[in-house]
Amino acid sequence: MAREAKNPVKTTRRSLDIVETLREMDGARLTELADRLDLPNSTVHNHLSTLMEADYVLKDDDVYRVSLRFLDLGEYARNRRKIYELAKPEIEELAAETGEVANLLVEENDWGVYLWSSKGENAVPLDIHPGKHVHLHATSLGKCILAHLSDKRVEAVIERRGLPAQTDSTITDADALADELDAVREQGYAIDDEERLPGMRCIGTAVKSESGNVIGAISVSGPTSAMPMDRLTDTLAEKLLGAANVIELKVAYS
Amino acid sequence: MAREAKNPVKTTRRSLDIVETLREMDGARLTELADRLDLPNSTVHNHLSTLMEADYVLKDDDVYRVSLRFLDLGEYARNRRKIYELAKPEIEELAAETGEVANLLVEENDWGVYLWSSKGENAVPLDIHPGKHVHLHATSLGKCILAHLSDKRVEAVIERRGLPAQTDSTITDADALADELDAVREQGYAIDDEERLPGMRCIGTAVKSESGNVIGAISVSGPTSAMPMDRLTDTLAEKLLGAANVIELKVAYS
DNA sequence: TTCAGCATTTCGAAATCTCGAACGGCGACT
DNA sequence: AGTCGCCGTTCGAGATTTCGAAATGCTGAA
Repeated sequence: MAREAKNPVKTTRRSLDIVETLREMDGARLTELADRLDLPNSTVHNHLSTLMEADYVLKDDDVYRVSLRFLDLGEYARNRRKIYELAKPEIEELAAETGEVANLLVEENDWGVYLWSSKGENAVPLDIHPGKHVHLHATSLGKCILAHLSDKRVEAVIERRGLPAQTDSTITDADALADELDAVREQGYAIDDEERLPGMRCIGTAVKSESGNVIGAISVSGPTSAMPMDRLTDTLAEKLLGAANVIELKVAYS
Repeated sequence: MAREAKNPVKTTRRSLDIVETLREMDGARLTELADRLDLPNSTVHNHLSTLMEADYVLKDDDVYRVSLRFLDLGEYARNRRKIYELAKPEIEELAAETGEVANLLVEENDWGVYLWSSKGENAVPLDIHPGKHVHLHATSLGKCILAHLSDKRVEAVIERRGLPAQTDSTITDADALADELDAVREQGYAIDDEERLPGMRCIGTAVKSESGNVIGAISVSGPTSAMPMDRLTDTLAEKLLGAANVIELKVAYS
């Protein structure tokens, strides 16, 4: 299942590497970039000119940057997900009511991808932003999604993306994960107790389509200090399940 | 200035073509796509496998699609613009107060790119969405931006992107455009009277940084019937200039 | 004016992509 | 069941392209 390209187009991969490195470096000059990638600057230059011509990269003075062309395609990909527009108001409400950060995540290519995130009044700064990719096993959201996929799919996800530790508490064992998923199915929600980020707790629940497939998951996250276990399993779980239910109805009847 | 790549990396361009076509077709099977591009399916297949491996494309059943990886890069590019987060609340307020559609646009690579758009109560469906690229000469927003660029830059934009007609009313002559830009500078706002879309009117104004450079433009758009000229030059112009002023202050002091 | 640093261009060798053809899986129709 | 046809995938030889060292050109500093 580890979908590897048999006849890979290496040039394309190199171009993509250049774009990704540009992003990591938050913009860079030609030589910096070529040094970092350990490529001759002529090669990098050729790729960059091509990417510029196609509008995927731009040049501020002598600094190359990732362009907004990606936003065009990215927004298109986001809006193809019916759940996005329908869940947004509920996420906003969750954030407002709880004061914390509320999120919407979907699965794609065996990754978890945030589609939306909203900050409540007491929200602490987090590294979550739309488009962010995360491992499914290390968040409450991801665990909710895994809990509603077939065993085969879960295996495939583990195979392709692994179970890397993000913190000391991350579940890194396939059997332990299977047990956790059982618990999630029973409870109806998942908790992430500092499994992705130290000091952060999170409660999530799955959102299913009419036909019973998971189409995403929603959550509320906050600092451990503001999220005692009884608050999670009490008020937050209830609010969350209610919101998920509203979203499911909207998805079914629209 | 017509930046053309001297040693273009054609393979990369082909990959990008494939992604863009995939988007145009809203997902496609291998053969459909290969037919449309007039390429052997093995070539298309190689590109698609590579793009899939890198996560920029995904496969639903047998249908290839643009993936959310683009959202990650796109949101990054959007958030690099300071004006984005700062202007968003003002755009929301404009939309709420006017009931129409309010927008934020920036210039990039000689295109106008929408960063945000908000629908008010009476808003009609439009083709505007974040990431959308438009010609600068055919919108009120674009004209505001051009009005605050140097003559040289304006020439460069015309040279690179042309002045194609979008409707019967589009300004397609460089001299006429120069006159219009003079008027915009004098008035402090620009009007688009069905110049981009038939039946749509729009009023926009520039947002400038402390140092006096344009960093974007904001606007309100609606159907011609709901946007009589006196409403535009009266209430809407005033609201718009006020909002631009607030944004400029935020940008300067944060 | 010279120099240094960097971006850009050149050009031949070498690696890569392209493309036609063959393979194999799947479902429809007989 | 069997056959046919469609489509996605694999393969390999040939053609094109990319790569990369070095030369050139540009810009700003000394």
